[in-house]
Amino acid sequence: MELKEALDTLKETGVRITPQRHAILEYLINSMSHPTADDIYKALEGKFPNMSVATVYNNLRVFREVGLVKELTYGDASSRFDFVTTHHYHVICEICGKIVDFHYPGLDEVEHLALHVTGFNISHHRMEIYGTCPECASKEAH
Amino acid sequence: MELKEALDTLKETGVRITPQRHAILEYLINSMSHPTADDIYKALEGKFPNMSVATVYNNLRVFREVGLVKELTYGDASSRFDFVTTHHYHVICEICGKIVDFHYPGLDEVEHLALHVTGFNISHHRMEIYGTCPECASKEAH
DNA sequence: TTCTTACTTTATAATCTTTATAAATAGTGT
DNA sequence: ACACTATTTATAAAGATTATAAAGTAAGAA
Repeated sequence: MELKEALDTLKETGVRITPQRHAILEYLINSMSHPTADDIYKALEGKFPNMSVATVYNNLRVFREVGLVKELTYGDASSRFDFVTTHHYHVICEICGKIVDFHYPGLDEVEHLALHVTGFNISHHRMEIYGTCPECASKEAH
Repeated sequence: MELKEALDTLKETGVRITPQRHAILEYLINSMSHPTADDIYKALEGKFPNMSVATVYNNLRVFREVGLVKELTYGDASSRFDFVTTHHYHVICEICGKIVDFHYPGLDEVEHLALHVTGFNISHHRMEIYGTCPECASKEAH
């Protein structure tokens, strides 16, 4: 279960597990949308009538620093937050061909815009990032 | 010259050309950075001592609506604005193979993060978006 | 050129998101 | 259960963007 793993990650990193953190994580994991800080705040109002907005922001920052959560900035006013799952891209070395996994969230926006602009029924996208890996870069430095 | 074309675009769209708009466009075209609204405001302070910040925001919105300018939202507080040039991606129909140009700005962030995470010296990236074009979609609907 | 009208600018205030602060509270290891 | 320290809360502050209304001005018509 994702929540348990997330809590383990917190424990390993020495981050205290408070009821608020538990609830925010749980909400993020179960929510298929990409909630804003305020969405989360409102959603947990019932369970935590006294919780401060600052708590939501603070903890989202903590989760982001630990790598559990991604912050997405679309064009609109407020950031959206996403529990990190396993979707990833590839970074490819142009010299030796090494491929490194690259986790990155939410190019959903690209697909949405593509639909909007082209009228295509978008099914997916692919992206590769090209460059030189550290090893090849240091060899080339000679 | 890009500025002249941009002004033509404004004229065609029925947007009045004011000295402020002229200056903001000129600044955006010449600036290789991705300035914030405040950057622009400060940069034009000398020429327009009485210009309001609202004017900058208003006109950036106008330019965006007309398609001359892209608004980029990185993680930080304020949006950055970019004069639209010709870089673009492709949207590909999986049935008939049609390729449609798809203009989209600033996946610079992806490259920055890839550098940060993998240590690769990033040179570029490619992205394609796949789906069904409207024509093929309507044929399939039978 | 001058006039006219509607769009723009300006100045200001308001709104909204996010962060900072300090006192009260509560996890966690001992 | 205790003590130490991180966390929460409440509040204020900061910063970006938008709304408003009055004054000004671009652009076409006369």
